[in-house]
Amino acid sequence: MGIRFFNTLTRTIAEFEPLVPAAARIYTCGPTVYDYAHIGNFRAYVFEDLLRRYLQFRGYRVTQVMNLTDVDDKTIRSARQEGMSLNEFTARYKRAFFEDLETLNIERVEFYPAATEHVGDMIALIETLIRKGHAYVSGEGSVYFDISSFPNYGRLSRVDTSGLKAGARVVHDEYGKQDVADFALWKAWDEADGDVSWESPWGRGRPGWHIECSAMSMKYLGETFDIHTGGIDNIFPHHENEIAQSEAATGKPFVRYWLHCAHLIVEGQKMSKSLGNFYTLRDLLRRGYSGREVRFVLIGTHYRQSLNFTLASLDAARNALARIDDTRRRLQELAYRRIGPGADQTSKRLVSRAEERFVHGLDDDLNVAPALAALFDLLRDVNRALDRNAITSDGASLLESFLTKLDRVWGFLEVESQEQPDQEVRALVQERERQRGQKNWAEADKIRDRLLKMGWIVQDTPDGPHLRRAK
RNA sequence: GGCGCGGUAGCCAAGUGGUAAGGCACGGGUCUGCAAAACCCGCAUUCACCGGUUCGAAUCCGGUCCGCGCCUCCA
Repeated sequence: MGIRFFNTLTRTIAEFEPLVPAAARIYTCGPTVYDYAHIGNFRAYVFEDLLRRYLQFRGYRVTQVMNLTDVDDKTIRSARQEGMSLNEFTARYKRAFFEDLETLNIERVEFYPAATEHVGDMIALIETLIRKGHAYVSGEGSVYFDISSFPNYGRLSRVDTSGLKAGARVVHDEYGKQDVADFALWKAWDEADGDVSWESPWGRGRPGWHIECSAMSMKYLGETFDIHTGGIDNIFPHHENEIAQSEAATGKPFVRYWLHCAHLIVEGQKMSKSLGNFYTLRDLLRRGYSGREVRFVLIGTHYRQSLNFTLASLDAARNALARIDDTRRRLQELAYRRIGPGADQTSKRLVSRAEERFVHGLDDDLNVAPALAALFDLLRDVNRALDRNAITSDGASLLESFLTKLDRVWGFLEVESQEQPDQEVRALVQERERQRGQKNWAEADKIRDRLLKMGWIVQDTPDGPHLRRAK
Protein backbone atom coordinates (compact mmCIF):
# COMPACT_ATOMS: atom_id res chain seq x y z
CA MET A 1 0.00 0.00 0.00
CA GLY A 2 1.14 3.49 -0.78
CA ILE A 3 0.24 6.90 0.52
CA ARG A 4 -3.33 7.55 1.61
CA PHE A 5 -5.01 10.92 2.05
CA PHE A 6 -8.25 12.13 3.51
CA ASN A 7 -10.06 13.75 0.61
CA THR A 8 -12.48 16.51 1.59
CA LEU A 9 -14.42 15.87 -1.59
CA THR A 10 -15.35 12.33 -0.57
CA ARG A 11 -14.75 12.67 3.19
CA THR A 12 -12.90 9.39 3.14
CA ILE A 13 -9.30 8.23 3.19
CA ALA A 14 -8.15 6.83 -0.12
CA GLU A 15 -4.96 5.73 -1.80
CA PHE A 16 -3.17 8.52 -3.62
CA GLU A 17 -3.12 7.79 -7.35
CA PRO A 18 -1.67 10.66 -9.36
CA LEU A 19 -2.70 11.36 -12.94
CA VAL A 20 0.83 10.72 -14.09
CA PRO A 21 2.65 7.93 -12.28
CA ALA A 22 5.29 9.09 -9.81
CA ALA A 23 4.42 12.73 -10.30
CA ALA A 24 2.37 14.98 -8.05
CA ARG A 25 0.97 18.31 -9.14
CA ILE A 26 -0.11 20.44 -6.22
CA TYR A 27 -1.78 23.80 -5.87
CA THR A 28 -1.61 25.56 -2.56
CA CYS A 29 -3.49 28.67 -1.55
CA GLY A 30 -0.86 31.16 -0.50
CA PRO A 31 -0.85 34.38 1.46
CA THR A 32 -2.53 37.68 0.86
CA VAL A 33 0.45 39.95 1.14
CA TYR A 34 -0.93 42.85 3.13
CA ASP A 35 0.74 42.12 6.49
CA TYR A 36 3.14 39.72 8.16
CA ALA A 37 1.76 36.20 8.14
CA HIS A 38 0.84 34.81 11.57
CA ILE A 39 1.59 31.39 12.99
CA GLY A 40 -1.87 30.17 12.05
CA ASN A 41 -0.98 30.80 8.45
CA PHE A 42 2.32 29.07 8.91
CA ARG A 43 0.63 26.05 10.38
CA ALA A 44 -0.89 25.56 6.95
CA TYR A 45 2.34 26.27 5.09
CA VAL A 46 4.29 23.85 7.26
CA PHE A 47 1.67 21.18 6.61
CA GLU A 48 1.97 21.79 2.89
CA ASP A 49 5.73 21.60 3.18
CA LEU A 50 5.47 18.26 4.96
CA LEU A 51 3.15 17.02 2.22
CA ARG A 52 5.57 18.12 -0.47
CA ARG A 53 8.64 16.72 1.24
CA TYR A 54 7.03 13.41 2.02
CA LEU A 55 5.81 12.91 -1.54
CA GLN A 56 9.37 13.58 -2.68
CA PHE A 57 10.70 11.15 -0.11
CA ARG A 58 8.34 8.51 -1.50
CA GLY A 59 9.69 9.07 -4.99
CA TYR A 60 7.20 11.51 -6.49
CA ARG A 61 8.34 14.33 -8.70
CA VAL A 62 6.49 17.27 -7.22
CA THR A 63 5.35 20.34 -9.11
CA GLN A 64 3.80 22.77 -6.67
CA VAL A 65 2.27 26.17 -7.10
CA MET A 66 1.60 28.69 -4.37
CA ASN A 67 -0.18 31.86 -5.36
CA LEU A 68 0.51 35.28 -3.91
CA THR A 69 -2.64 37.36 -3.65
CA ASP A 70 -1.35 40.87 -4.23
CA VAL A 71 -4.56 42.58 -5.19
CA ASP A 72 -7.74 42.52 -3.12
CA ASP A 73 -9.65 44.80 -0.75
CA LYS A 74 -7.09 44.52 2.03
CA THR A 75 -3.95 45.09 -0.04
CA ILE A 76 -5.53 48.05 -1.79
CA ARG A 77 -6.81 49.60 1.42
CA SER A 78 -3.55 49.15 3.31
CA ALA A 79 -1.41 50.42 0.47
CA ARG A 80 -3.49 53.57 0.26
CA GLN A 81 -3.31 54.09 3.99
CA GLU A 82 0.45 53.91 3.78
CA GLY A 83 0.49 56.20 0.79
CA MET A 84 2.32 53.65 -1.32
CA SER A 85 1.65 52.15 -4.69
CA LEU A 86 0.12 48.68 -4.56
CA ASN A 87 3.24 47.03 -5.96
CA GLU A 88 5.56 48.87 -3.65
CA PHE A 89 3.41 47.92 -0.69
CA THR A 90 2.95 44.23 -1.50
CA ALA A 91 6.63 43.83 -2.39
CA ARG A 92 7.47 44.52 1.24
CA TYR A 93 5.26 41.71 2.49
CA LYS A 94 6.25 39.31 -0.26
CA ARG A 95 9.84 39.75 0.84
CA ALA A 96 8.90 39.24 4.49
CA PHE A 97 6.93 36.13 3.58
CA PHE A 98 9.90 34.50 1.89
CA GLU A 99 12.15 35.40 4.80
CA ASP A 100 9.70 33.69 7.12
CA LEU A 101 9.57 30.60 4.92
CA GLU A 102 13.32 30.39 5.22
CA THR A 103 13.21 30.79 8.98
CA LEU A 104 10.82 27.84 9.16
CA ASN A 105 12.93 25.79 6.77
CA ILE A 106 10.01 25.54 4.35
CA GLU A 107 11.18 24.43 0.91
CA ARG A 108 10.63 26.69 -2.04
CA VAL A 109 7.92 25.39 -4.35
CA GLU A 110 8.30 25.53 -8.12
CA PHE A 111 6.03 28.51 -8.85
CA TYR A 112 4.88 31.53 -6.86
CA PRO A 113 2.60 33.31 -9.33
CA ALA A 114 1.33 36.72 -8.29
CA ALA A 115 -2.24 37.63 -9.12
CA THR A 116 -1.30 40.99 -10.62
CA GLU A 117 0.91 39.25 -13.17
CA HIS A 118 -1.89 37.01 -14.41
CA VAL A 119 -4.77 39.38 -14.93
CA GLY A 120 -4.72 38.59 -18.65
CA ASP A 121 -5.16 34.89 -17.97
CA MET A 122 -8.03 35.66 -15.64
CA ILE A 123 -9.77 37.86 -18.20
CA ALA A 124 -9.48 35.09 -20.78
CA LEU A 125 -11.00 32.60 -18.38
CA ILE A 126 -13.86 34.95 -17.53
CA GLU A 127 -14.56 35.43 -21.24
CA THR A 128 -14.82 31.68 -21.65
CA LEU A 129 -17.26 31.50 -18.75
CA ILE A 130 -19.44 34.23 -20.25
CA ARG A 131 -19.35 32.57 -23.64
CA LYS A 132 -20.43 29.27 -22.14
CA GLY A 133 -23.29 30.89 -20.29
CA HIS A 134 -21.86 30.51 -16.76
CA ALA A 135 -21.30 34.18 -16.08
CA TYR A 136 -23.01 37.47 -16.75
CA VAL A 137 -22.08 41.12 -16.82
CA SER A 138 -23.90 43.48 -14.49
CA GLY A 139 -24.91 47.01 -15.29
CA GLU A 140 -21.90 48.70 -13.77
CA GLY A 141 -19.40 46.41 -15.46
CA SER A 142 -18.81 43.68 -12.90
CA VAL A 143 -18.95 40.03 -13.91
CA TYR A 144 -20.56 37.36 -11.74
CA PHE A 145 -20.56 33.62 -11.86
CA ASP A 146 -24.04 32.20 -12.23
CA ILE A 147 -24.38 29.52 -9.57
CA SER A 148 -27.57 28.18 -11.07
CA SER A 149 -25.66 27.19 -14.20
CA PHE A 150 -23.49 24.76 -12.25
CA PRO A 151 -25.56 21.94 -10.71
CA ASN A 152 -22.63 20.52 -8.77
CA TYR A 153 -22.21 23.70 -6.75
CA GLY A 154 -21.91 22.83 -3.06
CA ARG A 155 -20.51 19.34 -3.54
CA LEU A 156 -17.19 19.99 -1.82
CA SER A 157 -18.50 21.93 1.16
CA ARG A 158 -21.86 20.17 1.27
CA VAL A 159 -23.44 23.52 1.64
CA ASP A 160 -26.97 23.98 0.40
CA THR A 161 -26.97 27.38 -1.23
CA SER A 162 -30.72 27.60 -1.58
CA GLY A 163 -30.89 28.70 2.04
CA LEU A 164 -28.35 31.50 1.68
CA LYS A 165 -29.82 34.86 2.47
CA ALA A 166 -28.51 38.29 1.73
CA GLY A 167 -26.86 39.33 4.95
CA ALA A 168 -24.88 42.14 6.45
CA ARG A 169 -21.66 40.80 5.01
CA VAL A 170 -22.80 40.94 1.41
CA VAL A 171 -21.02 43.95 0.09
CA HIS A 172 -23.39 46.71 -0.93
CA ASP A 173 -21.73 47.30 -4.27
CA GLU A 174 -22.68 43.85 -5.41
CA TYR A 175 -26.30 44.77 -6.06
CA GLY A 176 -25.89 43.65 -9.65
CA LYS A 177 -26.03 40.00 -8.67
CA GLN A 178 -28.95 37.86 -9.81
CA ASP A 179 -28.61 35.56 -6.82
CA VAL A 180 -26.92 36.32 -3.51
CA ALA A 181 -24.80 33.20 -3.84
CA ASP A 182 -23.37 34.33 -7.17
CA PHE A 183 -19.84 35.56 -6.73
CA ALA A 184 -17.70 38.15 -8.45
CA LEU A 185 -15.29 37.16 -11.19
CA TRP A 186 -14.52 40.75 -12.09
CA LYS A 187 -15.16 43.85 -10.04
CA ALA A 188 -15.86 47.13 -11.76
CA TRP A 189 -13.59 49.93 -10.57
CA ASP A 190 -14.85 52.07 -7.74
CA GLU A 191 -13.61 54.99 -5.71
CA ALA A 192 -11.86 52.85 -3.07
CA ASP A 193 -9.65 51.20 -5.71
CA GLY A 194 -7.78 54.43 -6.36
CA ASP A 195 -5.32 53.94 -9.19
CA VAL A 196 -5.55 50.15 -9.09
CA SER A 197 -7.32 48.90 -12.17
CA TRP A 198 -6.93 46.97 -15.40
CA GLU A 199 -8.67 47.38 -18.73
CA SER A 200 -11.06 44.59 -19.63
CA PRO A 201 -13.82 43.92 -22.16
CA TRP A 202 -16.23 45.06 -19.42
CA GLY A 203 -14.43 48.26 -18.61
CA ARG A 204 -11.93 49.25 -15.97
CA GLY A 205 -11.77 47.02 -12.92
CA ARG A 206 -9.94 44.27 -11.11
CA PRO A 207 -10.30 40.51 -10.75
CA GLY A 208 -12.36 38.86 -8.03
CA TRP A 209 -10.46 36.78 -5.55
CA HIS A 210 -11.40 33.24 -6.54
CA ILE A 211 -10.61 33.52 -10.22
CA GLU A 212 -6.86 33.87 -9.71
CA CYS A 213 -6.54 30.36 -8.35
CA SER A 214 -8.45 28.86 -11.25
CA ALA A 215 -6.49 30.78 -13.84
CA MET A 216 -3.07 30.23 -12.33
CA SER A 217 -3.51 26.58 -11.42
CA MET A 218 -4.64 25.87 -14.97
CA LYS A 219 -1.71 27.72 -16.40
CA TYR A 220 0.96 25.97 -14.36
CA LEU A 221 -0.59 22.58 -13.62
CA GLY A 222 -3.12 21.93 -16.36
CA GLU A 223 -6.89 21.74 -16.35
CA THR A 224 -6.94 18.75 -14.03
CA PHE A 225 -4.32 18.21 -11.37
CA ASP A 226 -3.70 16.02 -8.36
CA ILE A 227 -3.85 17.86 -5.07
CA HIS A 228 -5.22 21.16 -3.88
CA THR A 229 -4.55 22.28 -0.34
CA GLY A 230 -5.57 25.08 1.94
CA GLY A 231 -6.99 25.94 5.31
CA ILE A 232 -10.29 24.46 6.33
CA ASP A 233 -11.86 27.91 6.18
CA ASN A 234 -11.22 27.98 2.44
CA ILE A 235 -13.54 25.06 1.72
CA PHE A 236 -16.44 27.43 1.51
CA PRO A 237 -16.71 29.57 -0.44
CA HIS A 238 -13.24 29.85 -1.97
CA HIS A 239 -12.60 26.29 -3.08
CA GLU A 240 -16.22 25.68 -3.93
CA ASN A 241 -16.01 28.66 -6.25
CA GLU A 242 -12.74 27.53 -7.76
CA ILE A 243 -14.33 24.22 -8.67
CA ALA A 244 -17.33 25.92 -10.21
CA GLN A 245 -15.24 28.33 -12.29
CA SER A 246 -12.73 25.77 -13.44
CA GLU A 247 -15.05 22.92 -14.27
CA ALA A 248 -17.62 25.18 -15.91
CA ALA A 249 -14.87 26.56 -18.12
CA THR A 250 -13.09 23.35 -19.06
CA GLY A 251 -15.77 20.72 -18.67
CA LYS A 252 -13.14 18.60 -16.91
CA PRO A 253 -12.65 17.59 -13.30
CA PHE A 254 -10.58 20.27 -11.57
CA VAL A 255 -8.84 18.53 -8.68
CA ARG A 256 -8.60 14.91 -7.62
CA TYR A 257 -7.62 15.27 -3.95
CA TRP A 258 -8.58 18.14 -1.68
CA LEU A 259 -6.54 18.36 1.52
CA HIS A 260 -7.52 20.84 4.19
CA CYS A 261 -5.62 21.84 7.24
CA ALA A 262 -7.39 22.54 10.54
CA HIS A 263 -6.86 25.77 12.42
CA LEU A 264 -4.51 26.66 15.17
CA ILE A 265 -5.72 28.04 18.47
CA VAL A 266 -3.57 29.69 21.12
CA GLU A 267 -3.75 28.66 24.76
CA GLY A 268 -7.10 27.06 24.03
CA GLN A 269 -8.61 30.11 22.44
CA LYS A 270 -9.08 31.41 18.98
CA MET A 271 -6.12 33.57 18.05
CA SER A 272 -7.17 37.17 17.78
CA LYS A 273 -5.60 40.54 18.18
CA SER A 274 -8.15 41.60 20.79
CA LEU A 275 -7.29 38.66 23.05
CA GLY A 276 -3.62 39.53 22.86
CA ASN A 277 -2.71 36.02 21.79
CA PHE A 278 -1.93 36.87 18.20
CA TYR A 279 1.57 35.93 17.09
CA THR A 280 3.49 36.48 13.94
CA LEU A 281 6.61 34.42 13.44
CA ARG A 282 8.61 37.54 14.12
CA ASP A 283 6.93 37.98 17.49
CA LEU A 284 8.18 34.55 18.52
CA LEU A 285 11.70 35.20 17.28
CA ARG A 286 11.71 38.35 19.35
CA ARG A 287 10.86 36.25 22.37
CA GLY A 288 13.97 34.20 21.73
CA TYR A 289 12.46 31.17 20.03
CA SER A 290 13.92 29.79 16.85
CA GLY A 291 12.21 28.97 13.59
CA ARG A 292 13.26 25.40 14.13
CA GLU A 293 11.39 25.25 17.43
CA VAL A 294 8.30 26.76 15.88
CA ARG A 295 8.49 24.29 13.01
CA PHE A 296 8.71 21.39 15.44
CA VAL A 297 5.57 22.52 17.24
CA LEU A 298 3.62 23.24 14.06
CA ILE A 299 4.48 19.93 12.45
CA GLY A 300 3.84 17.82 15.53
CA THR A 301 0.06 17.77 15.47
CA HIS A 302 -1.83 15.98 12.71
CA TYR A 303 -2.92 18.47 10.08
CA ARG A 304 -6.62 17.73 10.38
CA GLN A 305 -6.54 18.26 14.13
CA SER A 306 -6.79 21.72 15.56
CA LEU A 307 -3.46 22.60 17.09
CA ASN A 308 -3.31 24.19 20.50
CA PHE A 309 -0.28 26.44 20.31
CA THR A 310 1.32 27.54 23.57
CA LEU A 311 4.62 29.06 24.58
CA ALA A 312 5.07 26.07 26.88
CA SER A 313 4.98 23.83 23.81
CA LEU A 314 7.85 25.84 22.36
CA ASP A 315 9.85 25.25 25.53
CA ALA A 316 9.10 21.54 25.30
CA ALA A 317 10.23 21.63 21.67
CA ARG A 318 13.51 23.21 22.70
CA ASN A 319 14.25 20.36 25.10
CA ALA A 320 13.25 17.67 22.65
CA LEU A 321 15.44 19.21 19.96
CA ALA A 322 18.37 19.43 22.35
CA ARG A 323 18.09 15.69 22.79
CA ILE A 324 18.19 15.18 19.05
CA ASP A 325 21.23 17.42 18.78
CA ASP A 326 23.14 15.65 21.55
CA THR A 327 22.60 12.26 20.02
CA ARG A 328 23.63 13.51 16.62
CA ARG A 329 26.80 15.04 18.00
CA ARG A 330 27.70 11.76 19.63
CA LEU A 331 27.18 9.99 16.32
CA GLN A 332 29.12 12.58 14.37
CA GLU A 333 32.09 12.37 16.70
CA LEU A 334 32.17 8.60 16.45
CA ALA A 335 31.68 8.62 12.68
CA TYR A 336 34.46 11.13 12.29
CA ARG A 337 37.01 8.69 13.64
CA ARG A 338 36.57 6.46 10.60
CA ILE A 339 37.96 3.40 12.26
CA GLY A 340 35.83 0.88 10.38
CA PRO A 341 35.26 -2.00 10.10
CA GLY A 342 31.85 -1.70 8.46
CA ALA A 343 28.53 -0.96 10.02
CA ASP A 344 27.47 -3.13 12.94
CA GLN A 345 24.28 -5.18 12.94
CA THR A 346 22.68 -3.04 15.65
CA SER A 347 22.91 0.10 13.56
CA LYS A 348 21.55 -1.63 10.49
CA ARG A 349 18.67 -3.09 12.43
CA LEU A 350 17.80 0.24 14.07
CA VAL A 351 17.81 2.05 10.75
CA SER A 352 15.54 -0.36 8.95
CA ARG A 353 13.11 -0.58 11.83
CA ALA A 354 12.90 3.19 12.21
CA GLU A 355 12.43 3.74 8.50
CA GLU A 356 9.67 1.19 8.35
CA ARG A 357 7.77 2.86 11.17
CA PHE A 358 8.37 6.31 9.70
CA VAL A 359 6.89 5.33 6.34
CA HIS A 360 4.08 3.37 7.90
CA GLY A 361 3.01 6.41 9.90
CA LEU A 362 3.27 9.07 7.22
CA ASP A 363 1.73 6.91 4.50
CA ASP A 364 -1.41 6.99 6.60
CA ASP A 365 -2.63 10.48 5.76
CA LEU A 366 0.58 12.07 7.10
CA ASN A 367 0.10 10.70 10.57
CA VAL A 368 3.08 12.33 12.20
CA ALA A 369 2.69 10.99 15.73
CA PRO A 370 3.77 7.38 15.07
CA ALA A 371 6.56 8.65 12.82
CA LEU A 372 7.82 10.91 15.60
CA ALA A 373 7.56 8.08 18.09
CA ALA A 374 9.78 6.03 15.78
CA LEU A 375 12.29 8.85 15.75
CA PHE A 376 12.46 9.17 19.52
CA ASP A 377 12.60 5.43 20.02
CA LEU A 378 15.50 5.39 17.60
CA LEU A 379 17.32 8.07 19.56
CA ARG A 380 16.91 6.16 22.79
CA ASP A 381 18.12 2.93 21.20
CA VAL A 382 21.08 4.69 19.64
CA ASN A 383 22.11 6.27 22.92
CA ARG A 384 21.79 2.96 24.67
CA ALA A 385 23.95 1.27 22.05
CA LEU A 386 26.49 4.07 22.19
CA ASP A 387 26.65 3.73 25.97
CA ARG A 388 27.73 0.14 25.65
CA ASN A 389 30.04 0.77 22.69
CA ALA A 390 27.93 -1.41 20.42
CA ILE A 391 28.19 0.93 17.45
CA THR A 392 31.15 1.08 15.09
CA SER A 393 32.23 4.31 13.47
CA ASP A 394 30.78 3.06 10.19
CA GLY A 395 27.59 2.26 12.05
CA ALA A 396 27.56 5.81 13.34
CA SER A 397 27.97 7.08 9.77
CA LEU A 398 25.08 4.93 8.67
CA LEU A 399 22.86 6.27 11.44
CA GLU A 400 23.93 9.82 10.76
CA SER A 401 23.13 9.65 7.08
CA PHE A 402 19.82 8.02 7.92
CA LEU A 403 18.93 10.98 10.13
CA THR A 404 19.95 13.31 7.33
CA LYS A 405 17.66 11.38 5.03
CA LEU A 406 14.75 11.68 7.46
CA ASP A 407 15.43 15.36 7.72
CA ARG A 408 14.57 15.79 4.07
CA VAL A 409 11.04 15.31 5.39
CA TRP A 410 11.13 16.63 8.95
CA GLY A 411 13.27 19.67 8.36
CA PHE A 412 14.09 20.07 12.05
CA LEU A 413 16.78 17.46 12.64
CA GLU A 414 19.67 19.53 11.45
CA VAL A 415 21.93 20.38 14.36
CA GLU A 416 22.08 24.11 14.75
CA SER A 417 25.55 25.33 14.03
CA GLN A 418 27.26 25.95 17.30
CA GLU A 419 28.54 29.33 18.13
CA GLN A 420 32.28 29.01 18.72
CA PRO A 421 33.54 29.96 22.17
CA ASP A 422 35.83 32.95 22.19
CA GLN A 423 39.37 33.16 23.51
CA GLU A 424 38.29 34.09 27.05
CA VAL A 425 35.88 31.17 27.32
CA ARG A 426 38.46 28.71 26.01
CA ALA A 427 41.00 30.00 28.49
CA LEU A 428 38.55 29.53 31.35
CA VAL A 429 37.82 25.98 30.29
CA GLN A 430 41.55 25.25 30.24
CA GLU A 431 42.01 26.80 33.64
CA ARG A 432 39.16 24.71 34.99
CA GLU A 433 40.75 21.55 33.61
CA ARG A 434 43.99 22.49 35.35
CA GLN A 435 42.18 22.96 38.65
CA ARG A 436 40.31 19.69 38.20
CA GLY A 437 43.60 17.95 37.52
CA GLN A 438 44.72 19.13 40.91
CA LYS A 439 41.35 18.20 42.43
CA ASN A 440 40.64 21.80 43.32
CA TRP A 441 36.92 21.11 42.99
CA ALA A 442 35.71 24.32 44.59
CA GLU A 443 37.78 26.41 42.20
CA ALA A 444 36.69 24.30 39.21
CA ASP A 445 33.03 24.69 40.17
CA LYS A 446 33.45 28.43 40.51
CA ILE A 447 34.73 28.59 36.97
CA ARG A 448 31.86 26.42 35.78
CA ASP A 449 29.38 28.84 37.37
CA ARG A 450 31.16 31.74 35.78
CA LEU A 451 30.97 30.09 32.34
CA LEU A 452 27.28 29.42 32.86
CA LYS A 453 26.73 33.10 33.56
CA MET A 454 28.53 33.79 30.30
CA GLY A 455 26.07 31.48 28.57
CA TRP A 456 28.08 28.27 28.33
CA ILE A 457 27.27 24.88 29.84
CA VAL A 458 30.28 22.68 30.48
CA GLN A 459 29.81 18.94 30.30
CA ASP A 460 32.66 16.71 31.45
CA THR A 461 32.98 13.59 29.33
CA PRO A 462 35.60 10.85 29.11
CA ASP A 463 36.90 12.72 26.05
CA GLY A 464 37.29 15.98 27.90
CA PRO A 465 35.02 18.95 28.51
CA HIS A 466 32.28 19.79 26.04
CA LEU A 467 30.81 23.25 25.71
CA ARG A 468 27.17 23.84 24.92
CA ARG A 469 25.42 27.14 24.49
CA ALA A 470 22.87 27.76 27.23
CA LYS A 471 19.55 29.21 26.13
C1' G B 1 -30.38 26.74 12.41
C1' G B 2 -26.97 24.11 8.45
C1' C B 3 -22.15 21.68 7.80
C1' G B 4 -17.89 19.82 10.51
C1' C B 5 -14.14 18.66 14.42
C1' G B 6 -12.88 17.29 19.27
C1' G B 7 -13.02 15.78 24.83
C1' U B 8 -7.05 9.94 26.45
C1' A B 9 -1.89 11.16 32.59
C1' G B 10 0.35 17.93 35.16
C1' C B 11 0.88 19.68 29.72
C1' C B 12 1.18 18.16 24.30
C1' A B 13 -0.40 13.84 21.67
C1' A B 14 -1.07 8.49 19.08
C1' G B 15 -4.17 4.41 19.32
C1' U B 16 -10.91 3.31 15.94
C1' G B 17 -13.01 -4.27 18.72
C1' G B 18 -8.28 -7.84 21.96
C1' U B 19 -6.62 -5.38 26.85
C1' A B 20 -3.31 2.35 26.83
C1' A B 21 2.77 4.77 21.49
C1' G B 22 5.86 8.99 21.82
C1' G B 23 7.44 14.02 23.65
C1' C B 24 7.82 17.64 27.74
C1' A B 25 7.54 17.94 33.03
C1' C B 26 8.04 15.18 37.63
C1' G B 27 10.11 11.26 41.38
C1' G B 28 13.90 7.35 42.32
C1' G B 29 18.47 5.02 40.55
C1' U B 30 23.28 3.98 37.50
C1' C B 31 27.45 6.89 35.80
C1' U B 32 30.23 11.38 37.65
C1' G B 33 34.82 14.62 42.43
C1' C B 34 30.03 17.17 42.12
C1' A B 35 27.19 18.35 38.03
C1' A B 36 25.38 18.03 32.95
C1' A B 37 24.18 14.59 29.20
C1' A B 38 22.94 9.56 28.50
C1' C B 39 20.75 5.12 30.27
C1' C B 40 17.43 2.24 33.78
C1' C B 41 12.92 2.20 36.87
C1' G B 42 8.40 4.72 38.17
C1' C B 43 4.46 8.00 36.48
C1' A B 44 -3.69 6.85 33.10
C1' U B 45 -6.53 -0.83 36.29
C1' U B 46 -8.02 3.73 32.77
C1' C B 47 -9.63 6.86 27.99
C1' A B 48 -15.94 13.56 29.58
C1' C B 49 -20.58 11.15 31.64
C1' C B 50 -24.83 7.46 31.42
C1' G B 51 -26.87 3.25 29.16
C1' G B 52 -26.49 -0.72 25.31
C1' U B 53 -24.15 -4.49 21.81
C1' U B 54 -20.09 -8.14 22.49
C1' C B 55 -16.46 -13.57 25.26
C1' G B 56 -14.02 -8.79 25.09
C1' A B 57 -14.93 -1.40 23.86
C1' A B 58 -10.90 4.34 24.63
C1' U B 59 -12.38 2.09 20.03
C1' C B 60 -19.29 0.05 17.70
C1' C B 61 -24.65 1.93 18.86
C1' G B 62 -28.10 5.40 21.63
C1' G B 63 -28.37 9.48 24.91
C1' U B 64 -26.27 13.59 28.03
C1' C B 65 -22.67 17.39 29.17
C1' C B 66 -18.57 20.46 27.62
C1' G B 67 -15.06 22.90 24.09
C1' C B 68 -13.94 24.56 19.06
C1' G B 69 -14.36 25.77 13.71
C1' C B 70 -16.88 27.27 9.01
C1' C B 71 -21.61 29.35 7.03
C1' U B 72 -19.53 35.06 1.04
C1' C B 73 -13.48 36.88 0.25
C1' C B 74 -9.95 34.56 7.41
C1' A B 75 -4.63 29.32 6.71
